Amino acid sequence: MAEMTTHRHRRRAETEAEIKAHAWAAMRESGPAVLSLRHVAREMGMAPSALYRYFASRNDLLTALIVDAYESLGEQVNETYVRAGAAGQNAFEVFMAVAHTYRGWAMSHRTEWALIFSTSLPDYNGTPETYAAAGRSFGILIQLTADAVAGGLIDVDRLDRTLDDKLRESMRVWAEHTGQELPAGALAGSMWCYSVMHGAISLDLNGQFPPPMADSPALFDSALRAMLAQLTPTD
Amino acid sequence: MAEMTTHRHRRRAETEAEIKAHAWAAMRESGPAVLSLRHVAREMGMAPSALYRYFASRNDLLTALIVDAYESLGEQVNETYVRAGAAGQNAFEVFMAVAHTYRGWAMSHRTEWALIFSTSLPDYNGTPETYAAAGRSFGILIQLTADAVAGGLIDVDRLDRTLDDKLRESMRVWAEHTGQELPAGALAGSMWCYSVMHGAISLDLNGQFPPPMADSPALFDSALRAMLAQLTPTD
DNA sequence: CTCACATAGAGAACAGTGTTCACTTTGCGA
DNA sequence: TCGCAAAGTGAACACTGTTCTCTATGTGAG
Repeated sequence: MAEMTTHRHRRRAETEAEIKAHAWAAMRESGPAVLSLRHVAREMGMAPSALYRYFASRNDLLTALIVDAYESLGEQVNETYVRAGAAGQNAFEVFMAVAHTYRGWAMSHRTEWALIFSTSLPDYNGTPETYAAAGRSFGILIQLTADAVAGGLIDVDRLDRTLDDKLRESMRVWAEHTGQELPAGALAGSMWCYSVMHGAISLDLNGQFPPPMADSPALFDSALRAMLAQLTPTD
Repeated sequence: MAEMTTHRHRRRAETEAEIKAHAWAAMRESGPAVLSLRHVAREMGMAPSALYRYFASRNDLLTALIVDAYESLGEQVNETYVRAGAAGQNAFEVFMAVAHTYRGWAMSHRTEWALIFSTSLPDYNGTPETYAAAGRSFGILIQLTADAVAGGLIDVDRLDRTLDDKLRESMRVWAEHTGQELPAGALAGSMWCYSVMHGAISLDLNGQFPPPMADSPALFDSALRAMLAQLTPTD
């Protein structure tokens, strides 16, 4: 009974989608954070108050947009994960493919990226929905780490020895929580890679790389490979 | 004649500082991006329009705040650079000290960090002043790279060979621009480290590390050391 | 087929915002 | 001491998100 698709229900879903589409369009040309309900309403030829039949507040609309963005990102990333895995590549190569997809998405969806990662939108607070969406995207990283461990690509013992006791303990706590076979050293390594990936993209998007290296997938690639090399056994 | 410090001039500087102080206070408790001129004015017991004698617009006030934030960051970072250098540590250890200062500043100045790095504040566009301020902070990284090269800490040739031709060329272009002795490989390595540093801080601040590893200087430290290890000659 | 009712929408209103403009007060320099 | 620029005021304008009352209208039950 959740999917009683009467005419009205379909119409409602359509308008909802149309609102979000107009919201994205507005943000794309004026930057996120200046999303104006009245503007969207004007654009759609309806009264501002009518929007409140679809989203309880501006924050709720933003939340829906953020969740959609996460979903779009997660979908693309997951797709490459599956495809690269099916092609029989090892976990590190799959990770590189996923990372490049991640970066490509960020570059071609700057508004979405900003909406997801720019701390502190005006007056906006994260909600459980967005946290859940974020977690799903994080899950792939965990999965990749487990794959790499299973494939013997990570020198687990050596990495483990580089951690100090308190850090190793934090890792162990989280590893239990994932339910995967994740030694502390491997988990730390995956965090290192995550940091490189996110940092390189973030700096690039914010224009904080010197001009000649801006928008350079090669720099991104080299940074990630450098970090991966640090995880391999045959040092 | 620029520093004719008449009574009026001093008063003016004071009010200007007071405005900024109130602005910071407001942002600290309501998040950045919701900075309201009227609120600041109310807090100071003056008419909203009076603020316009000090800052031509909300954007101008934001710019001043950002520049101040950069200056605060740059000052702290530079201080550790000087102190650690004077203590006779090698370039890598100095870098680690600088990185920890950087991270510490970010943690204790979340509002400032958000103001500097969160892309797309509502309606705010970067200005030459902020770019100049950013460049000054970037300069230390370049200096550290040069120090490391001079100290023979970086396996310049090996790193150089890992770069593909186009990337090496971009690096060379920028290296010339710095006026320092910076081989392409070393410059790439410094970008890798910059990415790790920024990424780890950014993820941590945005709460995108799993809870047990949140706010962990040790994880930050291990990630950076892993990347540094990738630069050393005695592989 | 009709009738009741939830749904979709309109439009006015409220409190808040950044910004401008004409006006007054006030302090400094000649 | 006088004149003028700087500092501050208060009203106004065009916005914003949100709420409220009100009116159509499509839908499901009898």
